[in-house]
Amino acid sequence: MKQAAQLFKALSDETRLRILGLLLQGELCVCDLVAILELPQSTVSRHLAYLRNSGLVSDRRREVWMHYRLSAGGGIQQNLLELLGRDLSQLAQVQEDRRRLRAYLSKKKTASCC
Amino acid sequence: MKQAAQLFKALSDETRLRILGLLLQGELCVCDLVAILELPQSTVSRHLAYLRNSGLVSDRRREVWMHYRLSAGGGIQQNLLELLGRDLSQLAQVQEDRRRLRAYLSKKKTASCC
DNA sequence: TGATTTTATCCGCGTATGCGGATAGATTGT
DNA sequence: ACAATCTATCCGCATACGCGGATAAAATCA
Repeated sequence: MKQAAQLFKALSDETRLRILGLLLQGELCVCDLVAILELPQSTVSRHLAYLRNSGLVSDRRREVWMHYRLSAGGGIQQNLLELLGRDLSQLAQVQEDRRRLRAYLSKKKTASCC
Repeated sequence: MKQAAQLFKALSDETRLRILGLLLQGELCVCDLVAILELPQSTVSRHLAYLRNSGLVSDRRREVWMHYRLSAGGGIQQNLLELLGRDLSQLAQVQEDRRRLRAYLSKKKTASCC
């Protein structure tokens, strides 16, 4: 019960929904997210920690870079992620973020980042 | 976007999830919920106001009693209610609340309440 | 009108959360 | 060891909520 409420709370912030909208497209590292969202690094990192603590995402280190991805769960969590996959795409902000993601990824071939 | 985040925030509280778990069984009035949840009337009323403002429930007056029910919406909201209908039933607290609801309704034939 | 019942709002208090600059921690390369 | 880079955490401040008793508002009935 408390678990379910906590999951919803993790989804109750616009920045975290934007992050999930991007992670639904695939794994990303913190510096990717900072570049695409154009938010301070401390803000992005804090929200990622919140999502990690709620169990929605997991991280793994590749050298200096921390990569975050959606973590498969069971029950409500899985159903919520499927719901987000269906409904988030229709939000203007998510569409814009994903445009920026594509532009960022195509430039990244020559970048120094992860 | 802000709308979606607000919807999730409305679902991020245990008491509100319990209320929705009961309203999924059908319309109820405030005094019903107070009796079943065994919470102070001000607490129940406040959470109902929160759910009403978020658009998840609607109310109608029948004489002195305010009756609350789930309000059909579109898009994310509808999908969320369907998700709750599927997943909430498995939570122990919701099962317990519904037992109390059934017991309460059978006694209510002789009650003075709505 | 006055009393009763039901519901909504007000109140002060405590906790949780968000923000973003500053700082600390971790890792890699020289 | 030192410097550079990436990330996490700390900090003070502001806002949003939750709580539940007390009080106000709305409706009904005598």
